[in-house]
Amino acid sequence: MQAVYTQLQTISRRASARSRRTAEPLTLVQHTLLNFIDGTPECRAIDIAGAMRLNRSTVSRQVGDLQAIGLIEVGAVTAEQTSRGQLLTLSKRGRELLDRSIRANHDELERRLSEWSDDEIDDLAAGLERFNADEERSPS
Amino acid sequence: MQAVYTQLQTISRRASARSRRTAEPLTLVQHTLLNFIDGTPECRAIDIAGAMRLNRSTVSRQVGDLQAIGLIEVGAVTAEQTSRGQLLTLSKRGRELLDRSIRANHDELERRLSEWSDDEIDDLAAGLERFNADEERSPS
DNA sequence: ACACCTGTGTTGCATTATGCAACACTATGA
DNA sequence: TCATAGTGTTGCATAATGCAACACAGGTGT
Repeated sequence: MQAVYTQLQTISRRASARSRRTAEPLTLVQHTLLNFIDGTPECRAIDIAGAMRLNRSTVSRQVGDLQAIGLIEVGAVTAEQTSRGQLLTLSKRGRELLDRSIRANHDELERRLSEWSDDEIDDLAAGLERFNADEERSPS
Repeated sequence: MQAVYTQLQTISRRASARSRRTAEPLTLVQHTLLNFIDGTPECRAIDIAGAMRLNRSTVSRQVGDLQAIGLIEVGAVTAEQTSRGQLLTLSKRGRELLDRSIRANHDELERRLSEWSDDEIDDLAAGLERFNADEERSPS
């Protein structure tokens, strides 16, 4: 059981080390944000903060940067219900870079998992999903 | 397969978020360092840097801090072959805190995995180990 | 013996991601 | 209309990190 902890720790450590050295097309943070915005309809900054357990201010700055380099649009959309907060959407360029970044990660993963069978991959994914779901129940 | 990536990303993100808010008995970084030193005979700073993919300077500072608060000893041991670098060892207090920290994580994990069978846990651990082992082959 | 190279650690400086607290703005409800 | 709650922004501080320059110790080659 301790093994689970150790291995996850190693994964996290290496992931951040890698993301520090390289910047694919996108920073890890940028990738994560764009991905979240893309997958969340009516996404506002505060939603990101909640989901990623970050401070509002942090998200505000990251979002500001993404907007500054033209990867997202703030307050765009039809915004029927302008109330409460500004809606975030990917710009064309944002989508483009996100896609490229996803593809890069995909390729990288594919190399790492090249010797795995589909079932083995599914099993790992299922285990990880369950692990994360468990956390959502107990706040930790 | 993309699921594996997403789930791992979530795990990493949450782990760092958690470690930011809490400081068990030890910081995540401190815990990781002490744990590595503990598990590595004749451990030198440069070994840590290599294993964790960190810069020498970063390790130097972290080690300096740990020494300053009395959790490790630098250059101690019998050091038959004093050459090349200073050997790091846990101090009594270091071991104590590391043990406590390990126990805290252990408890936390136990809560999260309380509904898992031993086999399921073993499977997950095995999958993660394999995943990490794969990375060691392809540098990434 | 002396000059030189290599491996290790340290330090100055910069950067990134982050949190907290104070503030600004905007609806919404009483 | 005014108070309140929800969002976002900004000033300030901190932790972890990298890079480059430097310091130092041990071997090597001549």
